[in-house]
Amino acid sequence: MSSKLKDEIKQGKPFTSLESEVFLTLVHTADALARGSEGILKLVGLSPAQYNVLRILRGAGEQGLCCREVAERMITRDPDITRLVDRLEGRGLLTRNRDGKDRRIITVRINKAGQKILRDLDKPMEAYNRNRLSHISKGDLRKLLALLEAAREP
Amino acid sequence: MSSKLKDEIKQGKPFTSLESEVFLTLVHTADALARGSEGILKLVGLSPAQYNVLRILRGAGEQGLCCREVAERMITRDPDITRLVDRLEGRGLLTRNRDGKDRRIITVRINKAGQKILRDLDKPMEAYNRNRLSHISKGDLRKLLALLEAAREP
DNA sequence: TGACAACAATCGTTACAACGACTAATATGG
DNA sequence: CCATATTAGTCGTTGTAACGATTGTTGTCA
Repeated sequence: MSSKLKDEIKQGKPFTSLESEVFLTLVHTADALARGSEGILKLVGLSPAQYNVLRILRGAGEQGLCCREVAERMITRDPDITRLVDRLEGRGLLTRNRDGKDRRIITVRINKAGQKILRDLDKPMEAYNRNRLSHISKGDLRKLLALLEAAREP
Repeated sequence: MSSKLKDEIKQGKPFTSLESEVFLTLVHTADALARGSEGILKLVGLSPAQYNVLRILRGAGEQGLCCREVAERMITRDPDITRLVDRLEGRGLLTRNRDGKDRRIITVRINKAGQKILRDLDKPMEAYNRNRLSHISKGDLRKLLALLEAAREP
Protein backbone atom coordinates (compact mmCIF):
# COMPACT_ATOMS: atom_id res chain seq x y z
CA MET A 1 0.00 0.00 0.00
CA SER A 2 3.00 2.30 0.26
CA SER A 3 3.84 4.87 -2.40
CA LYS A 4 0.69 4.61 -4.41
CA LEU A 5 1.23 8.04 -5.89
CA LYS A 6 4.71 7.02 -6.94
CA ASP A 7 3.28 4.16 -8.96
CA GLU A 8 0.62 6.36 -10.42
CA ILE A 9 2.91 9.05 -11.68
CA LYS A 10 5.39 6.39 -12.78
CA GLN A 11 8.39 8.25 -11.62
CA GLY A 12 11.61 6.36 -11.29
CA LYS A 13 12.98 8.18 -8.28
CA PRO A 14 11.38 7.70 -4.89
CA PHE A 15 10.19 10.71 -2.95
CA THR A 16 12.87 12.64 -1.16
CA SER A 17 10.97 12.42 2.12
CA LEU A 18 7.80 11.18 3.69
CA GLU A 19 6.79 14.79 4.24
CA SER A 20 7.07 15.60 0.54
CA GLU A 21 5.04 12.56 -0.35
CA VAL A 22 2.30 13.61 2.04
CA PHE A 23 2.41 17.12 0.64
CA LEU A 24 2.00 15.99 -2.98
CA THR A 25 -0.63 13.42 -2.16
CA LEU A 26 -2.60 15.96 -0.18
CA VAL A 27 -2.66 18.45 -3.04
CA HIS A 28 -3.42 15.72 -5.54
CA THR A 29 -6.30 14.32 -3.51
CA ALA A 30 -7.80 17.74 -2.86
CA ASP A 31 -7.66 18.51 -6.57
CA ALA A 32 -9.35 15.24 -7.47
CA LEU A 33 -12.18 15.82 -5.01
CA ALA A 34 -12.61 19.46 -5.94
CA ARG A 35 -12.81 18.63 -9.65
CA GLY A 36 -15.74 16.39 -9.03
CA SER A 37 -17.70 19.04 -7.20
CA GLU A 38 -16.92 21.58 -9.91
CA GLY A 39 -19.01 19.48 -12.25
CA ILE A 40 -22.02 20.09 -10.03
CA LEU A 41 -21.31 23.80 -9.70
CA LYS A 42 -20.89 24.19 -13.44
CA LEU A 43 -24.53 23.24 -13.89
CA VAL A 44 -25.53 26.54 -12.29
CA GLY A 45 -22.53 28.49 -13.52
CA LEU A 46 -20.74 29.07 -10.23
CA SER A 47 -17.02 28.76 -9.63
CA PRO A 48 -15.87 27.03 -6.44
CA ALA A 49 -14.82 30.39 -5.01
CA GLN A 50 -18.20 31.96 -5.78
CA TYR A 51 -19.97 29.03 -4.17
CA ASN A 52 -17.74 29.39 -1.16
CA VAL A 53 -18.59 33.09 -0.80
CA LEU A 54 -22.32 32.42 -0.99
CA ARG A 55 -22.09 29.72 1.66
CA ILE A 56 -20.09 32.01 3.93
CA LEU A 57 -22.74 34.70 3.53
CA ARG A 58 -25.55 32.28 4.21
CA GLY A 59 -23.75 31.25 7.37
CA ALA A 60 -23.39 34.89 8.38
CA GLY A 61 -27.14 35.53 8.08
CA GLU A 62 -28.95 38.87 8.08
CA GLN A 63 -26.14 41.00 9.37
CA GLY A 64 -23.85 40.16 6.48
CA LEU A 65 -20.08 40.53 6.45
CA CYS A 66 -17.52 42.98 5.18
CA CYS A 67 -15.15 41.97 2.38
CA ARG A 68 -12.24 41.37 4.68
CA GLU A 69 -14.25 38.95 6.80
CA VAL A 70 -15.38 37.08 3.72
CA ALA A 71 -11.76 36.79 2.62
CA GLU A 72 -10.73 35.42 6.01
CA ARG A 73 -13.33 32.68 5.91
CA MET A 74 -12.65 31.45 2.41
CA ILE A 75 -11.65 27.82 2.08
CA THR A 76 -9.36 28.81 -0.76
CA ARG A 77 -7.62 32.14 -0.52
CA ASP A 78 -8.53 34.83 -2.99
CA PRO A 79 -6.58 38.09 -3.16
CA ASP A 80 -9.34 40.09 -4.82
CA ILE A 81 -12.71 39.76 -3.13
CA THR A 82 -13.97 42.87 -4.88
CA ARG A 83 -14.11 41.21 -8.29
CA LEU A 84 -15.51 37.99 -6.90
CA VAL A 85 -18.33 39.88 -5.19
CA ASP A 86 -18.78 42.07 -8.29
CA ARG A 87 -19.73 39.06 -10.37
CA LEU A 88 -22.10 37.67 -7.77
CA GLU A 89 -23.73 41.07 -7.42
CA GLY A 90 -23.93 41.30 -11.22
CA ARG A 91 -25.84 38.04 -11.25
CA GLY A 92 -28.18 39.32 -8.57
CA LEU A 93 -27.20 36.83 -5.89
CA LEU A 94 -26.14 39.28 -3.19
CA THR A 95 -26.26 42.94 -2.19
CA ARG A 96 -23.65 45.49 -1.20
CA ASN A 97 -24.25 48.30 1.24
CA ARG A 98 -22.18 50.97 2.89
CA ASP A 99 -24.29 51.21 6.00
CA GLY A 100 -22.00 51.20 9.03
CA LYS A 101 -20.45 54.11 10.86
CA ASP A 102 -17.09 53.31 9.38
CA ARG A 103 -17.62 54.51 5.85
CA ARG A 104 -14.77 52.42 4.49
CA ILE A 105 -16.67 49.24 5.11
CA ILE A 106 -19.03 47.65 2.62
CA THR A 107 -21.40 45.07 4.03
CA VAL A 108 -22.18 42.14 1.77
CA ARG A 109 -25.36 40.09 2.22
CA ILE A 110 -26.79 37.13 0.39
CA ASN A 111 -30.32 37.68 -0.99
CA LYS A 112 -33.26 35.43 -1.87
CA ALA A 113 -31.90 34.46 -5.27
CA GLY A 114 -28.57 33.56 -3.74
CA GLN A 115 -30.23 31.48 -1.06
CA LYS A 116 -32.30 29.68 -3.65
CA ILE A 117 -29.30 28.74 -5.76
CA LEU A 118 -27.61 27.39 -2.63
CA ARG A 119 -30.68 25.39 -1.66
CA ASP A 120 -30.70 23.82 -5.13
CA LEU A 121 -27.08 22.82 -4.67
CA ASP A 122 -27.30 21.53 -1.11
CA LYS A 123 -28.50 18.03 -1.87
CA PRO A 124 -26.30 17.25 -4.88
CA MET A 125 -23.20 18.57 -3.14
CA GLU A 126 -23.94 16.67 0.03
CA ALA A 127 -24.60 13.51 -1.97
CA TYR A 128 -21.36 13.94 -3.85
CA ASN A 129 -19.32 14.41 -0.69
CA ARG A 130 -20.88 11.41 1.01
CA ASN A 131 -20.53 9.17 -2.00
CA ARG A 132 -16.96 10.16 -2.62
CA LEU A 133 -15.96 9.23 0.92
CA SER A 134 -18.52 6.54 1.72
CA HIS A 135 -15.98 3.72 1.55
CA ILE A 136 -14.05 5.13 4.51
CA SER A 137 -15.25 4.31 8.00
CA LYS A 138 -16.44 7.04 10.36
CA GLY A 139 -13.52 6.31 12.62
CA ASP A 140 -11.04 6.75 9.81
CA LEU A 141 -12.76 9.91 8.65
CA ARG A 142 -12.41 11.39 12.12
CA LYS A 143 -8.77 10.38 12.17
CA LEU A 144 -8.24 11.94 8.75
CA LEU A 145 -9.93 15.13 9.89
CA ALA A 146 -7.73 15.41 12.95
CA LEU A 147 -4.57 14.83 10.92
CA LEU A 148 -5.58 17.38 8.28
CA GLU A 149 -6.19 19.96 10.97
CA ALA A 150 -2.81 19.20 12.43
CA ALA A 151 -1.22 19.56 9.00
CA ARG A 152 -2.70 23.02 8.58
CA GLU A 153 -1.23 24.27 11.88
CA PRO A 154 1.56 26.80 11.49
CA MET B 1 -10.32 19.18 19.03
CA SER B 2 -13.46 18.59 17.00
CA SER B 3 -14.71 21.01 14.36
CA LYS B 4 -11.73 23.26 14.26
CA LEU B 5 -12.64 24.52 10.82
CA LYS B 6 -16.10 25.38 12.07
CA ASP B 7 -14.62 27.65 14.71
CA GLU B 8 -12.23 29.15 12.26
CA ILE B 9 -14.79 30.12 9.69
CA LYS B 10 -17.15 31.20 12.46
CA GLN B 11 -20.19 29.71 10.92
CA GLY B 12 -23.21 29.21 13.10
CA LYS B 13 -24.47 26.03 11.54
CA PRO B 14 -22.60 22.78 12.05
CA PHE B 15 -21.51 20.79 9.04
CA THR B 16 -24.18 18.70 7.40
CA SER B 17 -22.03 15.58 7.62
CA LEU B 18 -18.67 14.31 8.66
CA GLU B 19 -17.90 13.65 5.00
CA SER B 20 -18.51 17.28 4.06
CA GLU B 21 -16.35 18.47 6.89
CA VAL B 22 -13.52 16.23 5.73
CA PHE B 23 -14.00 17.45 2.18
CA LEU B 24 -13.79 21.13 3.10
CA THR B 25 -10.92 20.65 5.50
CA LEU B 26 -8.99 18.69 2.89
CA VAL B 27 -9.34 21.41 0.27
CA HIS B 28 -8.57 24.10 2.81
CA THR B 29 -5.45 22.36 4.07
CA ALA B 30 -4.17 21.65 0.58
CA ASP B 31 -4.65 25.28 -0.35
CA ALA B 32 -2.81 26.48 2.74
CA LEU B 33 0.16 24.21 2.06
CA ALA B 34 0.24 24.99 -1.64
CA ARG B 35 0.21 28.75 -1.02
CA GLY B 36 3.33 28.46 1.03
CA SER B 37 5.23 26.65 -1.68
CA GLU B 38 4.06 29.15 -4.28
CA GLY B 39 6.07 31.75 -2.45
CA ILE B 40 9.21 29.76 -3.17
CA LEU B 41 8.26 29.18 -6.80
CA LYS B 42 7.52 32.84 -7.33
CA LEU B 43 11.17 33.63 -6.68
CA VAL B 44 12.07 31.94 -9.96
CA GLY B 45 8.83 32.83 -11.76
CA LEU B 46 7.30 29.39 -12.04
CA SER B 47 3.66 28.51 -11.43
CA PRO B 48 2.90 25.33 -9.46
CA ALA B 49 1.74 23.65 -12.67
CA GLN B 50 4.93 24.60 -14.51
CA TYR B 51 7.03 23.29 -11.65
CA ASN B 52 5.02 20.09 -11.70
CA VAL B 53 5.66 19.60 -15.43
CA LEU B 54 9.39 20.13 -15.03
CA ARG B 55 9.56 17.61 -12.20
CA ILE B 56 7.62 15.08 -14.23
CA LEU B 57 10.03 15.54 -17.12
CA ARG B 58 13.04 15.22 -14.87
CA GLY B 59 11.59 11.98 -13.58
CA ALA B 60 11.07 10.75 -17.13
CA GLY B 61 14.71 11.31 -18.03
CA GLU B 62 16.31 11.28 -21.49
CA GLN B 63 13.48 9.65 -23.36
CA GLY B 64 11.02 12.38 -22.49
CA LEU B 65 7.24 12.09 -22.60
CA CYS B 66 4.42 13.00 -24.91
CA CYS B 67 1.89 15.67 -23.89
CA ARG B 68 -0.76 13.16 -22.96
CA GLU B 69 1.58 11.36 -20.58
CA VAL B 70 2.57 14.63 -18.95
CA ALA B 71 -1.11 15.45 -18.46
CA GLU B 72 -1.77 12.07 -16.84
CA ARG B 73 1.00 12.53 -14.31
CA MET B 74 0.11 16.03 -13.22
CA ILE B 75 -0.69 16.47 -9.54
CA THR B 76 -3.24 19.08 -10.49
CA ARG B 77 -5.22 18.53 -13.65
CA ASP B 78 -4.68 20.90 -16.54
CA PRO B 79 -6.82 20.72 -19.67
CA ASP B 80 -4.35 22.49 -21.94
CA ILE B 81 -0.85 21.10 -21.77
CA THR B 82 0.06 22.78 -25.04
CA ARG B 83 0.05 26.28 -23.57
CA LEU B 84 1.75 25.16 -20.40
CA VAL B 85 4.56 23.56 -22.40
CA ASP B 86 4.60 26.56 -24.75
CA ARG B 87 5.57 28.88 -21.93
CA LEU B 88 8.24 26.57 -20.59
CA GLU B 89 9.66 26.17 -24.07
CA GLY B 90 9.51 29.95 -24.50
CA ARG B 91 11.64 30.32 -21.39
CA GLY B 92 14.09 27.76 -22.72
CA LEU B 93 13.52 25.15 -20.03
CA LEU B 94 12.52 22.25 -22.26
CA THR B 95 12.49 21.06 -25.87
CA ARG B 96 9.80 19.73 -28.17
CA ASN B 97 10.44 17.19 -30.89
CA ARG B 98 8.36 15.22 -33.32
CA ASP B 99 10.71 12.28 -33.58
CA GLY B 100 8.67 9.08 -33.24
CA LYS B 101 7.12 6.95 -35.95
CA ASP B 102 3.70 8.20 -34.99
CA ARG B 103 3.91 11.66 -36.41
CA ARG B 104 1.09 12.94 -34.23
CA ILE B 105 3.22 12.64 -31.15
CA ILE B 106 5.42 15.41 -29.81
CA THR B 107 8.07 14.35 -27.33
CA VAL B 108 8.83 16.82 -24.59
CA ARG B 109 12.17 16.75 -22.75
CA ILE B 110 13.63 18.85 -19.99
CA ASN B 111 16.96 20.49 -20.86
CA LYS B 112 19.97 21.72 -18.88
CA ALA B 113 18.39 25.06 -17.98
CA GLY B 114 15.28 23.30 -16.77
CA GLN B 115 17.31 20.90 -14.69
CA LYS B 116 19.28 23.73 -13.18
CA ILE B 117 16.18 25.64 -12.12
CA LEU B 118 14.86 22.46 -10.51
CA ARG B 119 18.12 21.85 -8.69
CA ASP B 120 17.96 25.39 -7.31
CA LEU B 121 14.47 24.68 -6.01
CA ASP B 122 15.08 21.23 -4.58
CA LYS B 123 16.46 22.27 -1.22
CA PRO B 124 14.08 25.12 -0.42
CA MET B 125 11.05 23.05 -1.42
CA GLU B 126 12.18 20.07 0.57
CA ALA B 127 12.90 22.28 3.56
CA TYR B 128 9.49 23.88 3.30
CA ASN B 129 7.69 20.55 3.13
CA ARG B 130 9.58 19.13 6.07
CA ASN B 131 9.16 22.21 8.19
CA ARG B 132 5.51 22.51 7.45
CA LEU B 133 4.85 18.95 8.60
CA SER B 134 7.66 18.49 11.12
CA HIS B 135 5.33 18.59 14.13
CA ILE B 136 3.53 15.43 13.00
CA SER B 137 5.09 12.08 13.88
CA LYS B 138 6.25 9.69 11.18
CA GLY B 139 3.59 7.25 12.23
CA ASP B 140 0.85 9.84 11.86
CA LEU B 141 2.24 10.97 8.52
CA ARG B 142 2.07 7.41 7.23
CA LYS B 143 -1.48 7.13 8.53
CA LEU B 144 -2.40 10.41 6.86
CA LEU B 145 -0.86 9.25 3.61
CA ALA B 146 -2.83 6.02 3.64
CA LEU B 147 -6.08 7.83 4.37
CA LEU B 148 -5.49 10.40 1.63
CA GLU B 149 -4.85 7.65 -0.86
CA ALA B 150 -8.05 5.96 0.23
CA ALA B 151 -9.93 9.25 -0.17
CA ARG B 152 -8.73 9.60 -3.74
CA GLU B 153 -10.03 6.15 -4.74
CA PRO B 154 -13.02 6.23 -7.07
C1' DT C 1 -4.37 69.78 15.52
C1' DG C 2 -2.00 68.07 11.71
C1' DA C 3 1.05 64.85 9.62
C1' DC C 4 1.41 60.24 8.94
C1' DA C 5 0.47 55.29 9.40
C1' DA C 6 -2.99 51.72 8.89
C1' DC C 7 -6.89 49.95 6.85
C1' DA C 8 -11.05 48.84 3.49
C1' DA C 9 -12.07 48.39 -0.82
C1' DT C 10 -11.36 49.23 -5.72
C1' DC C 11 -9.15 49.37 -10.17
C1' DG C 12 -5.51 48.65 -14.18
C1' DT C 13 -2.93 45.32 -16.06
C1' DT C 14 -0.95 40.94 -17.14
C1' DA C 15 -0.87 36.27 -17.51
C1' DC C 16 -3.12 32.22 -17.34
C1' DA C 17 -7.00 28.48 -16.86
C1' DA C 18 -10.88 26.52 -19.03
C1' DC C 19 -13.65 25.14 -22.77
C1' DG C 20 -14.61 23.88 -27.31
C1' DA C 21 -13.67 23.83 -32.04
C1' DC C 22 -10.18 22.50 -35.13
C1' DT C 23 -6.19 20.11 -37.92
C1' DA C 24 -3.41 16.33 -38.80
C1' DA C 25 -2.18 11.51 -38.32
C1' DT C 26 -3.30 6.86 -37.31
C1' DA C 27 -6.36 2.88 -36.32
C1' DT C 28 -10.53 0.10 -37.55
C1' DG C 29 -14.25 -2.37 -39.71
C1' DG C 30 -17.34 -3.39 -43.51
C1' DC D 1 -9.10 -0.09 -49.13
C1' DC D 2 -12.05 3.49 -48.36
C1' DA D 3 -15.13 5.81 -45.00
C1' DT D 4 -15.28 6.67 -40.41
C1' DA D 5 -13.81 6.83 -35.75
C1' DT D 6 -10.17 7.76 -32.66
C1' DT D 7 -6.18 9.96 -31.03
C1' DA D 8 -2.49 13.76 -30.45
C1' DG D 9 -1.87 18.10 -30.29
C1' DT D 10 -3.02 23.06 -31.34
C1' DC D 11 -5.56 27.30 -31.38
C1' DG D 12 -9.45 31.06 -30.57
C1' DT D 13 -11.97 32.94 -27.16
C1' DT D 14 -13.72 34.05 -22.70
C1' DG D 15 -13.47 34.79 -18.08
C1' DT D 16 -10.91 35.27 -14.18
C1' DA D 17 -6.81 34.86 -10.81
C1' DA D 18 -2.89 37.44 -9.34
C1' DC D 19 -0.34 41.46 -8.37
C1' DG D 20 0.46 46.16 -7.48
C1' DA D 21 -0.88 50.79 -7.34
C1' DT D 22 -4.53 53.84 -5.91
C1' DT D 23 -8.52 56.15 -3.51
C1' DG D 24 -11.00 57.19 0.33
C1' DT D 25 -11.49 56.70 5.43
C1' DT D 26 -10.15 56.16 10.06
C1' DG D 27 -6.75 55.75 13.84
C1' DT D 28 -2.53 57.57 16.28
C1' DC D 29 0.73 60.37 18.44
C1' DA D 30 4.15 64.17 18.47
